[in-house]
Amino acid sequence: MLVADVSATEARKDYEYPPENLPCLLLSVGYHGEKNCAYVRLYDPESRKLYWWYDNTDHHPYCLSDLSIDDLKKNSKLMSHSGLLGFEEVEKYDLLHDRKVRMTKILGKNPLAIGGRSGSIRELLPNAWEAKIQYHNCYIYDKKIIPGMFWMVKGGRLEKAPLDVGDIKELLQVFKGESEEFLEVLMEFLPSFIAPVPDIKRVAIDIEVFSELDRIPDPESAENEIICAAIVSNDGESRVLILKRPELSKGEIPSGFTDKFRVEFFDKEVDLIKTLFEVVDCYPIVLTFNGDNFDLKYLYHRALKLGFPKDEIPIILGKDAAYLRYGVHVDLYKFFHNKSIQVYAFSNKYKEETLDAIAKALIDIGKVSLETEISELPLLVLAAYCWQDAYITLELTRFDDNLVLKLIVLLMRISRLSMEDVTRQGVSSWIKNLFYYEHRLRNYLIPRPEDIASMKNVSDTKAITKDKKFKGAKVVKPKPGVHFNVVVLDFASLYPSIIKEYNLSYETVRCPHPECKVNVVPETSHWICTKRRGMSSLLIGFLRDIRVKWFKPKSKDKGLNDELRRWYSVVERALKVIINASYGVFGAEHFPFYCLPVAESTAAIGRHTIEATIRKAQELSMEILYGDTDSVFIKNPQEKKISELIEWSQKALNVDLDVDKVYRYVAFSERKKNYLGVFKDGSVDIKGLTGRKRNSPQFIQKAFLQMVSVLSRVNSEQDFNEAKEEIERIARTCYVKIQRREFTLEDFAFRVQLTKPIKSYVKTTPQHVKAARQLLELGKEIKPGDIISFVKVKGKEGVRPIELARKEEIDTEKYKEYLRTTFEQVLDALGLDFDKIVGLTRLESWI
DNA sequence: GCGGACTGCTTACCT
DNA sequence: ACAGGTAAGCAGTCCGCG
Repeated sequence: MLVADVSATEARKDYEYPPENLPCLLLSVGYHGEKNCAYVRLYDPESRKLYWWYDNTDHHPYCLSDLSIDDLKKNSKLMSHSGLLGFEEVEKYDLLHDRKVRMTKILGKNPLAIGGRSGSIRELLPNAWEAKIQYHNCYIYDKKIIPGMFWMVKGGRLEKAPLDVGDIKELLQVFKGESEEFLEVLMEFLPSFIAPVPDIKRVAIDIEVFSELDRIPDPESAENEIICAAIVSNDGESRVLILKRPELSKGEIPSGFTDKFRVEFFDKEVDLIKTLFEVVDCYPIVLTFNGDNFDLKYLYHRALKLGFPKDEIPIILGKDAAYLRYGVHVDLYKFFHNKSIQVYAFSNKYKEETLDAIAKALIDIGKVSLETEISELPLLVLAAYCWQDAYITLELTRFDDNLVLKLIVLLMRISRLSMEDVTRQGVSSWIKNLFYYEHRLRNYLIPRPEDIASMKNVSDTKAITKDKKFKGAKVVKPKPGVHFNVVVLDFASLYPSIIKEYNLSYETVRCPHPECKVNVVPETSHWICTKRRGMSSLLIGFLRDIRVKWFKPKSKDKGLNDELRRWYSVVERALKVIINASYGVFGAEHFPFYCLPVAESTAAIGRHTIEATIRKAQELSMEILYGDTDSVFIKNPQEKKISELIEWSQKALNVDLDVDKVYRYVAFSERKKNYLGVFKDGSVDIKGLTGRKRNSPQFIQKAFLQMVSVLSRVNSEQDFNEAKEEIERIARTCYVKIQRREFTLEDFAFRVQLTKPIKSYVKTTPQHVKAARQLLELGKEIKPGDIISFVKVKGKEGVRPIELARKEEIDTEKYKEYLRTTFEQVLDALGLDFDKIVGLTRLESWI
């Protein structure tokens, strides 16, 4: 095992040892450098205290070799390695070759002896397996620890706390046809989905640093004073620490903030920091927003600079993260930045990963808006600003009955990762860790990526898009026009169910058995094993089934009480996050189980499934309007035929087809992934339309929404005539207002994200980069992730950041064109012509 | 030397 | 550090044009 981040998890202090037989939530596992052993952080929900337990089972870091002990003893470099502890012969099962293997476990005196520095043991071996696993994770696997679950110390040893899973007759009934293996996995996971998540004691902190010229202070050099710090906890603390700066007025606490927090003034920055450290050093969880890269990093370096001895700084800096010596630091920026969380857990509700945008979208509270520089604010105004940030940060974990906290803990249980890791790593790491754990549990050898590659680095299909590795999903051309009464059917978790039903896994696709070669995936040369159940087929299949067949229906079951339903829905969402990524990871090179044939086969079977379903629907004389990957849109179908199709797909294709939604009507242009649907209740579904893209100018979005609101009131074909006139009016008005420049500069702004450092745009210079370069010249800092607001102007450069723009230079023609494309996406469907609409205007305006 | 046709780059979206 | 498919706008290049 490698412990690249050894310093990160190294603890310097002894903390209280847990009492015997006290069930505690296991928050994290780490490696203690001084004691040279694994440790565990345990949280007791009753006393709200954190305990530390240190490994006393004589567990050591190791890696595996395919050489015998005798052969290894001939390796003089290895034998003279000062970190070598010893050898142990073990038997493992090699799934790739479907056979037992004898291997030697090489034990090291500490994690770094195995790997992580030059000359480590793993580098002295011709071949090493399981040598790149971080030690604290290795410990989790070997001790069968499930982080986020209840554990206790019994007779000095760490043990699973007993948990009553209750009556599971109904559950077992649902899964009665499943294999023995499946049921074993079910019983292994079930406690994770049942054990409650306590309201863990936690504190959110935020600091403000003096800065000139709206520059973000550099946390490495930490040159400026920390002028304010806020502390907001879920156990009653609400404080703001303020550095006295006589040159500034105190001001007054802004209305709305009185009594929200206690103010403490400090003469010296050192004392302010000390006070903050005392708080940080006694909470089981400390929350920040961007604390890894700013707050905690700044605090650490600033404290050093001010002469704090290292052991009085409760922060431990890792490569890309800041850890705490006592509790767990959760950086919510990292968590919400995670694409899977954003898309699947929060259905894209927030589109920018700033504290302000996330909080506004999820809890309808924003940051305090400022007109002055932070450093010039009256002290009590600064206090309110700072407090609000900490308050929002805490609230982000509290809203909806601790939804985010519960999600985090459930994801810990599923991925078997510590809280620090699960909140910082992406979904591929979660799946990787789960797979490693499950391999170890079954004594399977964890394959090296090159072992998989050497056997399965083939692909048979050609992607439609350049630079893609294989062919993906099928998208059916839409039938343009307005269609009433449209039923959308979709396959429930199509790819995961394919992975399950077709036994797809890295070891089962192109397996070593000659007799399986007849079991071929359509459109490919890949065959699938008929002798063994694949690991990913089993695990992903289980997670998919338990979500679709149990937690999803339960989360909607009106017979259950609110609290229980809410719990089922959190579990369902946590599962969704993992399941939705489960196919993609096999096509991602950096995933350690990367296996193109798995991803390619999944997509191929997916195409086969939707194509067969469409053919069948047409046989049943149903009219297919559109389809994308796993969905089919059917025009005005007979109910009977719908059920017939659903039954057929179950029987013939082994997939669950369900009615997903029913539209009063849908408007399609000729564009794929681009439509507007109105539900029976008048709510609207907008997919892919420019008017809804976050980079479109505000005034375009507003005009577009006006049009949508008109369309949402259309009930029948007759209503359209009236609606069309209203829409024409909206388009025309907007067109004229562009011409007359009757919008604000902000309204005219395109807001485009810079996805990489500005220097890396070498092939072309897109408009937002041009605008960003103009800002750069002004001395503004620009970094990846920033959203650049610019307007299109007449002249050579064509763009101007709004900070520099004047309304007169706006290129109205460009905006008219943009308005046209935005409206055309819908007008096309309605049979209207944009030019005619605005052309009329010109005539009229001349008359 | 200019403009239209084309390709490629980039972003934002859908499933 | 999950995948591929699609739309759109613009940057840059090629080619023809007496």
